[in-house]
Amino acid sequence: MLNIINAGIDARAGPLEHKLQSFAPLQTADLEAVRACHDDLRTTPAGMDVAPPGAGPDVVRLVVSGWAARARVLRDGRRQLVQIFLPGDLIGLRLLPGSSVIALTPVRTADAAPLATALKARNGAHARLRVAWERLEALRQQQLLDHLVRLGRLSAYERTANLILDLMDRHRRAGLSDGTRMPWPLTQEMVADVLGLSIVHVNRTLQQLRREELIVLRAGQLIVPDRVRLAQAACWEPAH
Amino acid sequence: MLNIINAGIDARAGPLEHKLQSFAPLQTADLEAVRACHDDLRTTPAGMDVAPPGAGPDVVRLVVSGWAARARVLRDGRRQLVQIFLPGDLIGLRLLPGSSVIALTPVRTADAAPLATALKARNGAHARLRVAWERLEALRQQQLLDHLVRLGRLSAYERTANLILDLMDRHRRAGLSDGTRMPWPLTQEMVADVLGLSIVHVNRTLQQLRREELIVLRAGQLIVPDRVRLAQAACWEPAH
DNA sequence: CGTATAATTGAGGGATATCAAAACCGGTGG
DNA sequence: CCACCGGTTTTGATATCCCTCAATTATACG
Repeated sequence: MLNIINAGIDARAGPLEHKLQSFAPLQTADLEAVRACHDDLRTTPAGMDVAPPGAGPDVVRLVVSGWAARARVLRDGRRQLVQIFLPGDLIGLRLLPGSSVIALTPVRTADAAPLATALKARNGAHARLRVAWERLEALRQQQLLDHLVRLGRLSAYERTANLILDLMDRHRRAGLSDGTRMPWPLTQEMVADVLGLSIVHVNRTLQQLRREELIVLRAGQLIVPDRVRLAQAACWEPAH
Repeated sequence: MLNIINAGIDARAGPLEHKLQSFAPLQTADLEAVRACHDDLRTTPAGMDVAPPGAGPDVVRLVVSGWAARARVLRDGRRQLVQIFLPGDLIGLRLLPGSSVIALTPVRTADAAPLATALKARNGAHARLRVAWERLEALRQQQLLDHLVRLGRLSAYERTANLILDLMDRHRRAGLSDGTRMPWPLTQEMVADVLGLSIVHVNRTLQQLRREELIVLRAGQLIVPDRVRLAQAACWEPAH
């Protein structure tokens, strides 16, 4: 409530705002609804669970900064990260059973309720917002299917390159990258758990990508010097 | 329009109806909306694309009988079936780019528009229907994540057993099985494309499951003699 | 400086893919 | 009834990818 004004403090557009705008131009009322999502701001330290202590089933949280992931852990300890959340992504905490959302880095999240209520508005308000939202949801579904193909049909080498391009594109759409560089806070263990590989093999695969200069990894930043070549290695399908 | 009455001809409850009822008891108005989905009934022969010729982006079709799957095909011919549709499932044909929905067997589908409009009703009508629908959607999401874990972290043996249990449970929830037997129309090539394995390896894995009498495969029917043992082999997490 | 975490390297084995051929099976036509 | 046919299943042999185990080095952090 208090911070429609405060929200303006941040010079650059928020990543969620940027993503939505890339699908459909928003109106001022829409923008206000998005920017109002700064309530109940909380920081989750790396490795911890993002769900608030007494989280209801229908909570939706907006990632303001940092990375998180939805994790499924098997009884014998095997772990699969099924989805990565970047700044500007929304985390629906409803479908809990069996999976949890953990912070990969320190993560700041906010209550996304204002956005949710705007989307549920009965009157015709927020039409543009709703369109952009729909497209964004469709894209999210696509990304899940992309991940399925990655795990099912790509080699370790292709998988790794593919994931990098995926994350890069998402950063760009959120206005957080120009498409050639982005932050890279993931340990090789995290990458392994995303890609369904062993740590050791991830290490060797990343080395190969660096040796071939498809990626440069330095100081927590990842650089893609030649997107075309990386896309080839990644078995990347442009389209969506 | 014409067939609220005709719908009653079918003695048993439709599979979609059965699934919804398993989540929340429906009211007569809800049931009518579900049963009204018998318009534009069309049959797709095995191997063909399920999307109607000039399909708009927002078409939703209900599977009345037969199996279908959403497929992604890479340029080099590798194929991944990312989602299997059984009778009672709804196929959203909107997020087309890159993926198509193909019939694994001859498939009869109907236009699900009546259901869609009922769910969009402004007034308070169809409250129960909406609840059941939400739960069903949550389950569908879960199944996608299950599939991700299957591909990412399970061995070929576990994957296969796991898929069988998944399909069995879905049949049961749709009122199409008692949980011990179900139709099995899949060729080993299809199984391979679902599980991200080679045909040859699927063959050997199925042989092993049969040798150990975890499954019996005969005359297009699959029987699970001992669910508990199969669940163990499948690394199955009960919960959801 | 010392400790913990992460990255790297090497050796060896197991799981799964690939290639090629043979057996099986339901349908079709002579 | 038989021969044939395409598609499916099965089998064997071999190659490769990726995993596991174990140890070493680098990096971050107090």
